[in-house]
Amino acid sequence: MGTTNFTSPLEDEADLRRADSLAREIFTEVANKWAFLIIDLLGEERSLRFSELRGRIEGISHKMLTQNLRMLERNGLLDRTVHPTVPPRVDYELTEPGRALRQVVHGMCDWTHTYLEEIDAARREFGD
Amino acid sequence: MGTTNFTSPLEDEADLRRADSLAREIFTEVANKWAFLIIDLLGEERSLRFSELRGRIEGISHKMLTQNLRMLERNGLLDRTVHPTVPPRVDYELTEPGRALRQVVHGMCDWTHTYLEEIDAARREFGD
DNA sequence: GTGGAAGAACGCACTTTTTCGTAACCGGGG
DNA sequence: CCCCGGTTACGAAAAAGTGCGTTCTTCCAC
Repeated sequence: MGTTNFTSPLEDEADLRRADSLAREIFTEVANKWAFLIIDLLGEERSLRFSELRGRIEGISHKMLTQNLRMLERNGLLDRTVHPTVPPRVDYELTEPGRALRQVVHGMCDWTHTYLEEIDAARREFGD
Repeated sequence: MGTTNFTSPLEDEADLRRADSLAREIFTEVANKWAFLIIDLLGEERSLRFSELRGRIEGISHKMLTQNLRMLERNGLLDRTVHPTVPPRVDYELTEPGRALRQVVHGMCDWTHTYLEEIDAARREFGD
């Protein structure tokens, strides 16, 4: 218990358990359903345009999509390429960190499919 | 585009892209920061009690903690053991599906730490 | 003795904060 | 006026924080 905390400034920046750490902030921002779905989708192809993403992720609003794309771009997880044509065309593709995250996300997708039935069963059982 | 969808009822239940699929619902419910942090923490030890979790995840309110624990329990990702002592003591531990998810979550934690600096750099660069 | 506080893990009601959807607007060439 | 991607404003809905109540023993002061 009493282990005095003499963590270096750098280390505690990276501690997910500290509420105000950078790590927590990033983790929190990225661990969101839409971001995950976008990243998963972008991983499948080299790049996708806005409307393609919108079309493939059922239920996402225009606003949520832009908002999440911006967030992911800001964090350097994807690149946004604007083709100065008219009508405009914007392509999105994962960067290296984005592709690395995509591995994780993909793991989560697999997990979902693997345990889907088990979870569904657990849910039904839970309503005692 | 025109690929007619003749997916079997079982398969489309498992499609993350369908807004109303079971898979999407589970994915959405679980892909949340608190759930991830709880699962990560629970993976490190055999079991933890409510107050231990509360103490180790800085910034979580007792409400959020209960709420997420209940959700995870409902989905069969953790077991809740009430010791009928007084004062009450409740232990939480991961089930098999929970431990499997923990792998994924752990990947995400690693990812965060690995790309922390790169992301931080990208953020600063973004404010042009 | 005995009154009372404390302790763990909540549930609940109330309030504040955020999130999200809707809808309207913008750009410029066809 | 439409195409596409994007921004903004507004308001409804949902999420989350706060604080109080509960439960039942054990422990301590008096």
